[in-house]
Amino acid sequence: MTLTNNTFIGEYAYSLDSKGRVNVPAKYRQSLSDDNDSTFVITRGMDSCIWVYPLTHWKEIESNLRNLSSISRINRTFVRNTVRYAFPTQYDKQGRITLTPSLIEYAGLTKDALIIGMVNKIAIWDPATLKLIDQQNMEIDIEAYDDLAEKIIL
Amino acid sequence: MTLTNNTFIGEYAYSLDSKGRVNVPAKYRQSLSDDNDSTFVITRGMDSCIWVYPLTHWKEIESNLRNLSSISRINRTFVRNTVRYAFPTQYDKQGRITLTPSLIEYAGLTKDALIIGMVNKIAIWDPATLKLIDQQNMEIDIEAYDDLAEKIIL
DNA sequence: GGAAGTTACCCACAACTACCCACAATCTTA
DNA sequence: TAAGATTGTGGGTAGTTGTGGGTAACTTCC
Repeated sequence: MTLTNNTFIGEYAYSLDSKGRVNVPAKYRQSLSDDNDSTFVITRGMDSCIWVYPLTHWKEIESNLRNLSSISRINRTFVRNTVRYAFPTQYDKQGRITLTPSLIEYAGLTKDALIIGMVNKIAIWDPATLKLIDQQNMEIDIEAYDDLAEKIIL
Repeated sequence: MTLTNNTFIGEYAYSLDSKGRVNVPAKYRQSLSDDNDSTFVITRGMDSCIWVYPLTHWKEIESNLRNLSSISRINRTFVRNTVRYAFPTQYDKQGRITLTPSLIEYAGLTKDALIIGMVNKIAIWDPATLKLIDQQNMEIDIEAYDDLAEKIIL
């Protein structure tokens, strides 16, 4: 029994195998609701990581995209960029998903893959890349950060 | 069993053969619902690409066109331009569709063809042309783009 | 009507992918 | 603590996918 459907938290360190497969944390598999049919949609995320959506969440995005007319240039561009690198995968009997060479290169993955729950989606990072991004984020707007914290953490 | 009917996402790099045929990604063939009868309607798209509609989607466009009175000059012109370059094709046993010389020229295709899912239709690009368009789009209205992103991606 | 060109259908094959089984390490439970 | 179940990782194999080209039917033009 799962408490929260389609909710992903926590960090997991796995390895990328020679076939480009990464494990999906068992906890995530359990919290994935049945109407996802063991399927995730994988795509490029921001800051060179990979985003992994549960199918139901992706479908919401998709239905929003469906309503954008292709006559507007900005819409066309947005749809194309959003969808371009995305594709659905079912995890195999061992609970792994296969990444494409293109995504592996984008995220700079080599041997290790860090999987981080982002509540409604999952992020896959190369550990070194994430470290770098975190260092850059030291220069982030501290006040804005604290404002957020006060609102949300209580 | 298909998860998502008539939904096309992802990017695929194929080659145009000497007979003007391009492969339709296997994933797209699977997600094409049966009432399309393996048929796509191919036509000119915006920005020198080729648009490929599943038959059912094209029929919606057609029925909208049907309701436009030919008395208005603007309607006549619009109908003509929309329908002019469109024609239906079934994909062959190997899953390929044949493009006309006219469309190949319009899209500037030579050897490589980039196929990009646009959710409710498919676009075929010459890789170099798309690169150029993408560069031009760097000058797009960033704020409007980000607004879209915040609304849709979450 | 017949030649030349075009199109539709078929077969072939290399590369790749999805599916399966195996096993060691870890966690659970009695 | 011991037995059993679960989890993470590796690799083999059969089926699928992408690509090329051959042949017969059909169209077009003289």
